[in-house]
Amino acid sequence: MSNLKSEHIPRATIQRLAIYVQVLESLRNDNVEVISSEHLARICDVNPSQIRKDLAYFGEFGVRGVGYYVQDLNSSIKKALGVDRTWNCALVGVGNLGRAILRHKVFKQRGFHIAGAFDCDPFKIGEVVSGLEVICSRRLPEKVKELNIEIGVITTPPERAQRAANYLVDANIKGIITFAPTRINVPDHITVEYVDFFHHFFNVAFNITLKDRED
Amino acid sequence: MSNLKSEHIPRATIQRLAIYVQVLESLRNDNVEVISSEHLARICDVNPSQIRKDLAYFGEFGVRGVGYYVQDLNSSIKKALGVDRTWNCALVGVGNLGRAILRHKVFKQRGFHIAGAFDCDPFKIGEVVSGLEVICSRRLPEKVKELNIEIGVITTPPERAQRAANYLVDANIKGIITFAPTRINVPDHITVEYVDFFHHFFNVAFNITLKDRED
DNA sequence: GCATGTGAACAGGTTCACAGCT
DNA sequence: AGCTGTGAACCTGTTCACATGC
Repeated sequence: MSNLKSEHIPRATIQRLAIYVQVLESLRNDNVEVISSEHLARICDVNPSQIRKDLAYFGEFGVRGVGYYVQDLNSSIKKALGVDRTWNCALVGVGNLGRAILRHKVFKQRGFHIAGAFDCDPFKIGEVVSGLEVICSRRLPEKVKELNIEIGVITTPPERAQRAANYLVDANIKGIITFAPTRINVPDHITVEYVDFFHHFFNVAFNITLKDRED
Repeated sequence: MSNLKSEHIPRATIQRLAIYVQVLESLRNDNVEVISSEHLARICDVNPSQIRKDLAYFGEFGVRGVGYYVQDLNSSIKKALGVDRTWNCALVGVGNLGRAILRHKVFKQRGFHIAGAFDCDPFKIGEVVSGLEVICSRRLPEKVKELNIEIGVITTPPERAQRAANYLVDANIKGIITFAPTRINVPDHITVEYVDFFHHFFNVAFNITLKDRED
């Protein structure tokens, strides 16, 4: 019952759609009602046909001769991506980064609700962070079921990432987002996303170096 | 005096090189001395020729019939990317995320040293976070010069990101990495990298949705 | 012999140009 | 008239296959 027009959607498209949503929501707050692909493209710094192509994967959302209704387009994209609802997440690893994510309201705003915080450090278990009690990672299976969690977020140090992943797999999680700088092994049916901000740092360093080397 | 073999290097290549460095460093810790492109490829989950092509942009680092010397390759890549030295960074916006980054030792380990923390909130100015005193953002120009800072890291809320960017531009920064979910405007000669972990969340949500819709 | 380095073939994503609607 | 939707052209990045060199 998929309403996709095409089979495979480029990951770059998903990334851009996330940006469009970001921009559309801020446009909506500014009470902009209609926008053309050309205008939206300028804001997002992409090619207008790129936007139209990206949207074409999912359907026809615009009005010819007019443009796109901001509100409509926004909810259509979110619906197409499956982010028109709340996703419950389990965060594993209550360190600095974990705490920052737990406190970051934007996650909830965008539909990703951290419903449980887990750690295997006995000193952390029981502590309350941002209204959530830290629970022993071993209890993931029971809690995932109870709290209706579908996504796992790994924020452990690299050496404990695989163990965290194992707990999540055992708990029957459907997808994992890991911030730990290591590759992890999980069964094929589980989607894994690696968040790696270092390549952004590398890229900036490289670009600066390139420019400096030009002399 | 560039030692690049080719003019433009795909951003995807840079991203993978960052992964290779990550993996090579962990291999080195495990005392692995030599590795073939095939083996490295399996770990990084890419195609072996991909690795060889990525490296070919910068030179010849391998030994035919043998493979790559882990230690050598690691330092060669870092040198090629310009991350074989320390980069001083200014962090603007001492909120939850900013604090997490300030405390995250990995940044320093990888050569990105946060040398100054800035905020415009008078309640935060003067506070000491992870050994750094929070300084008024207005003082960026003087501090950037004094501390020899080349990279700016924006961790403000979205509505203050542009202002932070302006301060950084005025301070003559060379590159910016922003974690705020908004587009910012800066002069062309300044490299900007947008860190956006939401698309990872979107992607996981989308993949799960796809799988669920298959029924 | 064996794994790298690389030109040639391929695949996939992006842009163009215009047909199709409103 | 104007902007979307889309097939075709283009271009960039990936994979293949083999020549090259240790």
